Amino acid sequence: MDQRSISVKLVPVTSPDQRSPRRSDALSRDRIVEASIEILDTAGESGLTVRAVTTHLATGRGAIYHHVTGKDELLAAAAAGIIDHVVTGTGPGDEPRKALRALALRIFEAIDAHPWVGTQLSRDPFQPAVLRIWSGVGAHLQRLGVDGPARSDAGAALVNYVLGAAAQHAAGARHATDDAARQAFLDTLATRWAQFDGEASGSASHLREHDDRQQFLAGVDIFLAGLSRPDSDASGDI
Amino acid sequence: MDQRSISVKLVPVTSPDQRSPRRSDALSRDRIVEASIEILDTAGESGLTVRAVTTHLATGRGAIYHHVTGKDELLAAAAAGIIDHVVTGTGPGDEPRKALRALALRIFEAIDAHPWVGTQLSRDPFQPAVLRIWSGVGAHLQRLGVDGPARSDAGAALVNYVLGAAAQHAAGARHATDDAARQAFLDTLATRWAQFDGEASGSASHLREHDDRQQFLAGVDIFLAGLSRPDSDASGDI
DNA sequence: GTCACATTGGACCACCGGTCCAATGGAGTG
DNA sequence: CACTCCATTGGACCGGTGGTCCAATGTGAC
Repeated sequence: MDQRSISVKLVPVTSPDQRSPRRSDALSRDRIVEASIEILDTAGESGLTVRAVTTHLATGRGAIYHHVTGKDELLAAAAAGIIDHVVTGTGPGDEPRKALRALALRIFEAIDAHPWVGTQLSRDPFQPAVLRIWSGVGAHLQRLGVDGPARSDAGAALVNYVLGAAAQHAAGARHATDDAARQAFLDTLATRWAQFDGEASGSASHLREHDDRQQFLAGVDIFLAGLSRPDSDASGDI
Repeated sequence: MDQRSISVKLVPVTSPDQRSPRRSDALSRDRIVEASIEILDTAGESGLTVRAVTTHLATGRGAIYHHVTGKDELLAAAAAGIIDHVVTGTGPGDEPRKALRALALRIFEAIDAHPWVGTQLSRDPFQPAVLRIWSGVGAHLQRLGVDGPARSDAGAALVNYVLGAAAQHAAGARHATDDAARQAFLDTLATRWAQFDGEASGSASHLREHDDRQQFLAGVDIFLAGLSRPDSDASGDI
């Protein structure tokens, strides 16, 4: 509890002369977000620090906080930029189911290319990027003839599946360094699954040699199939 | 680049006498994880710091790191503890679809009670807690007669949906403080959805007054329905 | 020409996770 | 029973983080 060490500043805090010159090209929120995306794509999620942005733009930290409220806004804006680009790409031209499939796939591939987006989308459900996704899904569902509360439920199911799968995939790609853990995981899972049915464990090899992208699409198809079959045998109490 | 300020320590670093006594009750990994769960439940995800654990257990930081590799392990172990308790609760007694529904619901409710679990499960797909979920889902799917690659696909779809929905719900609950943003989100979404169909915007009121738990179950039902309808109209190229 | 004010740079603060090491005291040995 | 040894512990220390604050600045409006 007692004070054991004392630190002392010897030299006065600031020497007013010799200040670096003011920048000529103006700073703007867009430029800052753009720089953040570059940092995220090259250095990953943990690489995005306000200091890194500062360095990347050759400026000081006060300048950043003047244009942006904080790191959270940077992440949200960066994700919104990417998702925006993705969602606006799919017009309402195709058959609704195909359009939904295509939209889901584009989101998956965007997150595959920018894993940090997956993490960010899971962080806050009420951010612009997620709103864009909901809008897109809703539009296609409406063209599919799903209405009323059913549309809310179906939209929630699809959005949650897409975000969940993408987040898992992104996190998996991020941790890909230690595929010892990955192998151990898949092995024990294969063993347990095989132990349920009497077969030899070879039958669970699908677990080891699967393509995330294809498996993702298979999941979308399951949901689409479920949409056309409103009454499940299982619904009821509980 | 020039050195402007110099800090100096005045008092020698350690004064060897007067050390607090050694603790009598032994520290253990389990006790540390237990304390972490308590902190997470009371102070939230951001409240879990190694220093907080240190204070909570009235010890020093070296003692913690002697039993545990770091903060990541604390989070993973804490989540594993909770999920473990949840998954083992559902025995293979019931009809498979009901069992899957019940398992999903128990996971959802656990994450609802401990939002930090939702975030943690999305952080790393190859952690013990997630493995438990995969095992449980796989067992019920097998009893449902889903086999081979179809089981992998179905399992992945369900696990990803459950984790995605739970993570979104947990994040939403965490950000519940500023329901201004929440309201804005739901309002714009309702407007956009209503603008697709020509109706007045009142029809999208389901968005505003929905029950997350019920909507989650509706999603599970859509998935279960999709399982019994293997061939979707949409599958194919793309 | 001058001057107010939006913009900028960076020092500062409180805090974090992780490493390191000396002190400690109970378990094992003689 | 004395003694040693080492697993366990406490906390100082380090490099780094996000956010606040304010003096300096130069540019556009008058």
